[in-house]
Amino acid sequence: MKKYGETVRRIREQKGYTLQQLSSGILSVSFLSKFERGESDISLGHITHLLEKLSITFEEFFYLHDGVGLEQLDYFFDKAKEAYVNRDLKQLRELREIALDQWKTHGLETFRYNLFMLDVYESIIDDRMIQPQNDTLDFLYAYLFDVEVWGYYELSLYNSTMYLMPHEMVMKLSQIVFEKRVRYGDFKKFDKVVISILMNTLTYMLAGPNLYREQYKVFLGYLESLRIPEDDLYTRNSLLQIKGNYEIKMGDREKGIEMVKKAISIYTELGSKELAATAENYLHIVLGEIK
Amino acid sequence: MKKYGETVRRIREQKGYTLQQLSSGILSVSFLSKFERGESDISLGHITHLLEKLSITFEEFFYLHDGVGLEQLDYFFDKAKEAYVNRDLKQLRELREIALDQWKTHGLETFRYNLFMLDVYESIIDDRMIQPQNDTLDFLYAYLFDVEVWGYYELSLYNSTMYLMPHEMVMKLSQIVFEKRVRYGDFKKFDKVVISILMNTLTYMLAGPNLYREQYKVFLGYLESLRIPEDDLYTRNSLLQIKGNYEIKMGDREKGIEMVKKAISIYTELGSKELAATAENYLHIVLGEIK
DNA sequence: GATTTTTTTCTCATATAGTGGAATTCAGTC
DNA sequence: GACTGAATTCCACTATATGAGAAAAAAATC
Repeated sequence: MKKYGETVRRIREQKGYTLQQLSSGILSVSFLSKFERGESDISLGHITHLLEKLSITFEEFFYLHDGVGLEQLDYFFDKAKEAYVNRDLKQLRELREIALDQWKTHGLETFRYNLFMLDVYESIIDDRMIQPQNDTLDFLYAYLFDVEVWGYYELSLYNSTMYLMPHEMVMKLSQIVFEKRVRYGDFKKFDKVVISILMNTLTYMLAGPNLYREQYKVFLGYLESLRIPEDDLYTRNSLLQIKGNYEIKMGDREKGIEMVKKAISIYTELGSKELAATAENYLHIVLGEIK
Repeated sequence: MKKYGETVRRIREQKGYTLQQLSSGILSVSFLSKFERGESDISLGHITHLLEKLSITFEEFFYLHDGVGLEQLDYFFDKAKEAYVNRDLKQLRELREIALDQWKTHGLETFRYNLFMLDVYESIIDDRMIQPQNDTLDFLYAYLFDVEVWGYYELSLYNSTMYLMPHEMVMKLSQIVFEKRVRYGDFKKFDKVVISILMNTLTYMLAGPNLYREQYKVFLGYLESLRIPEDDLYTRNSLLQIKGNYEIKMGDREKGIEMVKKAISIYTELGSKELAATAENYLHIVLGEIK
């Protein structure tokens, strides 16, 4: 593995700074030189100050270091989702290998959940509707119910496994997510996942029996209380679509169809063909079901 | 300033790990304890492994640490833009104090550019169309032309100062940005800024004399070659708007108006009133100019 | 191309990051 | 409230991160 110091050197040289300039006020020239040559590690406090001075974020730093653009976590979830969307069993199994390996070496439950998520995807693709070992699911429930603070990991994990859980469980957990959401004030990434979870919850509930009507309204209220940014047109349009489908289910067929068609037409007009097709497809399912 | 170790402890406890579990395979229990109590700093290599094991990104870690959601850099640019949009001179000057301070203590050009950006904003708000000290602008040009690798900082800096530069300069620099863009393969944040820069370039060129017609087509081509994601409806709609305004300028009035109106109606239908109003407003300007 | 000046590396000293194991505290059990 | 086992902290020790200044290398000046 390449040393972090070498990356710092590259950046420093690109910015045209001398060792003296960069180190001043933070640490000694001699040590910075040593670190850059890969002959020493560096303390967290010091590297923080260096990057600050270089006007570079940690995220960018790691990217420049090893070319992995997304941070480890996003990377894992994105890869998994990508493999799932592409029905790429081979890649899924590769990821599974990695996760299994991590679980074995570290022995922490976290990695077990990753494993579980991959199993879920795999079983869906394979169309053998195996509820993968039920005890794993139970572990997952236990974990999510116990978690005091829903970090980005837990949110992502839940977001990608909720489709495997029964309705009541999803409603309870989504409820918890919404309530604990407050803590992540101005961290946009968090808001995005939370919104995504609520949207998925609504979609999921649409697919279920009608008795969730009340719950549906509650979650819709939650979502609208979150004030979706003006420029997040995608979420706004998805919401329009969901609301339309809901109206259809509730009996107001014409109004619902109109709303969904409107959402589809927006996708079409902006050239997002895939999304338009998916929405169209879903509309047919809903219409077929209700007939 | 609170110590990083304390934050690690919080996270570890929330996840229900013992010192033994977390430290195993990375470092000794006793040292982890010492670090968590704030009695020692930790090396970059070790904290990286710890966070990995905790399934937490650096970004999230710093957020949990000091509650600043965005990384330092985004935070600065966001705050500045926010102050600018809100015409908040007071906040701008506070930021200016900070930037000035950083410049004085570190003496690096970087901070001078931050300062410059704030000056630009301030002068626009004040409506005294002072080109703030011309030599600063020259410094900025020199810097941007020399930069070998356009990092996130340079991209953001350029994106927020280009409106103060003459047309030819903007075209040259945007050209450079596009050409050097390749290096940031799968780093979404980068793609976003690059797209934003190209969009702003187009908008800027619209406002200029007609002789940039050829250049306009070139940049439009660039933008379309970037394959804007299907779900980035906002960019797609903005592009529709720009294209419409371009048609108007080029003489095809009806077609242009239709396109812009379409874009506006999408904003309206999705409840993005502010954006609709801005687009409407801009349309009037373009129509007024051409008459 | 010799001299001066700036920048980087090297050597060695010191502070502090990090270890192993004993001592202590903590949580549960009787 | 003593006993047991696990989790954490303390303490003596080692390894390594970091500093001061000299030496070497590179760049700039004449």
